[in-house]
Amino acid sequence: MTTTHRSPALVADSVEAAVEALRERGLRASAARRLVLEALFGAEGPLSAERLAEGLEGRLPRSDLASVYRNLETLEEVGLVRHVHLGHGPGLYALAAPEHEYLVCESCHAVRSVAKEELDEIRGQVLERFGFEARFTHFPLVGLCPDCIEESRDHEGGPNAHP
Amino acid sequence: MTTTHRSPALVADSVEAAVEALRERGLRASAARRLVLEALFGAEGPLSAERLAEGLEGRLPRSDLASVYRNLETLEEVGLVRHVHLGHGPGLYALAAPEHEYLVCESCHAVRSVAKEELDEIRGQVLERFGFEARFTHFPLVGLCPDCIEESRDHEGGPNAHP
DNA sequence: CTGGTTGCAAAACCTTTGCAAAGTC
DNA sequence: GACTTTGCAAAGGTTTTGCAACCAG
Repeated sequence: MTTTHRSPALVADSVEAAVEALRERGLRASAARRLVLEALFGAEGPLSAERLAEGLEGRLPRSDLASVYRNLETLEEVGLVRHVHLGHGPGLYALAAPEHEYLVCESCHAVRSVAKEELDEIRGQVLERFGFEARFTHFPLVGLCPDCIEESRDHEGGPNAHP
Repeated sequence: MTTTHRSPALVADSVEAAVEALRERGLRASAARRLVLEALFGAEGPLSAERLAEGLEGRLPRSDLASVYRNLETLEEVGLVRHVHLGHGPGLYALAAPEHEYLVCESCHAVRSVAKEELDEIRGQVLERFGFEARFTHFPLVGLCPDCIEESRDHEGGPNAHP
């Protein structure tokens, strides 16, 4: 698949609600699928397929990696799940709602997750200037975080900076 | 490699100037290396390692893919080359100077390349609000392009939109 | 029972690495 | 001649696919 079908984020506030959404589309609630949903509902941040397959280090039963990928794909088509690329590593998956957007530091790889609204003002600027509606859900906004900006400022000045 | 060394963009206005920069660092100007540089100097947009290895569909002699990757890495360390990830495909490589930043449409995958300065105002907003110094050189600004915004507007309204 | 789903194996895709042979300075 | 770089082969990490067995509705 080149582009996963873009479905509007589907709000489900529990595994059972999500399962219901699946059933409405003729999809089934297998054990493996429930496990993925349970993990995502309990997660703090986005998770890799591998961690999901390993049952979050044993806290949940493990399942087959290929099935996890297939389930994530299905859940994404339905609109329950999103994946994000926070760098060069594997893609990371999370519930589609609530919608998070991400800022990632190119230098130290710190990830800051923010609510969609926090970026609305910037989205407005981008729309005005380029006609583009920016989304930082699938690919994050990448740059230098405050700490790394400071660090690079210190280095570039050399030992005699701030005279 | 997790992170390629961040070197300041090195300005070279010709293959020979680039070769000179290489020699200054004790690096050699092999045929394969020159080919990569020639291709990049002649290119309109960023190119994949694979296209480079194939000599741009035969317009240049072809070389080994592994060597192309090694050369791109070297050139990137020196600061002559940058790579950008414009989606799910392979990374794409271009000369580091002039500095381009990219806007990519998540829906139709259209790529708009803009000069760094065009994004300075937005960079300023992001810095003010989040303390982040945004860079759209390595990962682009992703969103919906004007055409796709319009298209999604048409669809969401249904057949009786615009009454 | 019917068709969606799983598990396993294998492949695909992009990128990196080991190593002897070849090339550059 | 010393040291870098190449070409080939093989492996590594992530994701996809084929297919028979399995399970949910």
